[in-house]
Amino acid sequence: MPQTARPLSKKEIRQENERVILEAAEKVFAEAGFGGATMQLIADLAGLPKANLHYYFPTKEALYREVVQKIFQNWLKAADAFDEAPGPVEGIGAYIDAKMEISRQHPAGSKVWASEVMHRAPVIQDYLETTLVEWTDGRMAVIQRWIDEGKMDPIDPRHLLYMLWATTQHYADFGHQIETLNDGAALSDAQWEAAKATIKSIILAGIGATGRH
Amino acid sequence: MPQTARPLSKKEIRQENERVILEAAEKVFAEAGFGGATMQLIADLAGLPKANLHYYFPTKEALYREVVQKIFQNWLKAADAFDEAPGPVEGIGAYIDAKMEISRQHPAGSKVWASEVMHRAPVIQDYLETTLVEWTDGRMAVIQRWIDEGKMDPIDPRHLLYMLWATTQHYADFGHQIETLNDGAALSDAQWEAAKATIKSIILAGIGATGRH
DNA sequence: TCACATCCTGACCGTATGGTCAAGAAGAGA
DNA sequence: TCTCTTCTTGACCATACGGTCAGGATGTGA
Repeated sequence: MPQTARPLSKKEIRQENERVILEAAEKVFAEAGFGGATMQLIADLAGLPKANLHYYFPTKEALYREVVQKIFQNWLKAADAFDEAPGPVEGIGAYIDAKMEISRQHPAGSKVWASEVMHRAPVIQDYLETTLVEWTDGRMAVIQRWIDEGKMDPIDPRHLLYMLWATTQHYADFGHQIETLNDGAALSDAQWEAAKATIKSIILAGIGATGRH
Repeated sequence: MPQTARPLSKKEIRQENERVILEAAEKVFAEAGFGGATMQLIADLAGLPKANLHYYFPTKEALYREVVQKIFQNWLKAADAFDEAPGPVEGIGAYIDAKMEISRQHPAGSKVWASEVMHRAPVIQDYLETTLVEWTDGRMAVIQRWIDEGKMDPIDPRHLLYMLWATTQHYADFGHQIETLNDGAALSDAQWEAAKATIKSIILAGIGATGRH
């Protein structure tokens, strides 16, 4: 048997435990909601005694806050796709791909985010009012530029963005419903590709940004 | 002062109280989630003592179940729009209007539904597997017929439906985010109209069902 | 009017939960 | 080796929650 593991340094222990706890917490918060989640459940999933959780995160709220903030960072990162794109076909296409990939690989995070917003964002309202507003204004300006340059139809950029968010996140947040309608099975690689392709096709054609017709 | 209220009959009392409780419960479940909602909160909002709630609904689960089932009925009803429509412009257009109207007037219901599905539908899984599957198959057939008749492009009907659900329900479920991005104000009549118009415009053009270009 | 069924509700109970603590184990640094 | 800091954890506590119940109030039907 290997047993090659040298004893972890204090710093490593802290890093590793915080990582494990945050990972477990994200799952439990996603599955049970903030109110339904219990520290005991998170502790069990993380493989640590409950008291140890309170050593690293003083309260349930503090742990939750940490989880939500991390998800928000991730959410914003998907926007890089938008920025250096020459036009909507590349920019919006890449954005859809990126957000669908997040929905597929981090559905728990998406659910926690959705839950937080649905409950009037008690924890990250300040982020919404600052970072998210700036981010949104920036992307709306990009879309408006594309419109002015004649690269797409004059669509209200705000509602276009909402549509992109809604559609892509739906595959994570309502993943259970989608699986049920797929005979109880998770979407296959091909089905994910079909979803991405259909979404891109409808939206890009819908804003007059491609020569599909 | 009026004081015209004759004493309510037993039957009326029951009807009225059940209505008031269900209404309060929907709000509280939407705002706090199942786990975060308390019978005391619901009782306070309904203006009744907590013990009275347990007289009409034996357990918290039973009350929640009732709330969710009612919402599901409402959700399905919006589909009438689809059925007698001659083509996608009328059918999908009317469906978008109907679902946006629900999002505007019953956002709490939409949130409860979203929450239920996000948590793997512990209460209405059987409905998903029967009624929802049938409903979805039926609408997919309608869309396929429109495609076969050349009234729209050959789009995967399944993902088109998901897109419709996602986009319209987003305005309820993420209403708080949308308000925050609207300087903290609820959408005006004009803004709701703009939202509906933009969504219909993108989707109908996106499936090749209108001569907008 | 009277007997009955339904409705109402304050007080109460068992449990589960978030959080605390004290005492010990274990790495760090000299 | 010795001391200090960090980490670990079983036992414990106060509170809040879902749910119960007994006894009274109120409409109902004969």
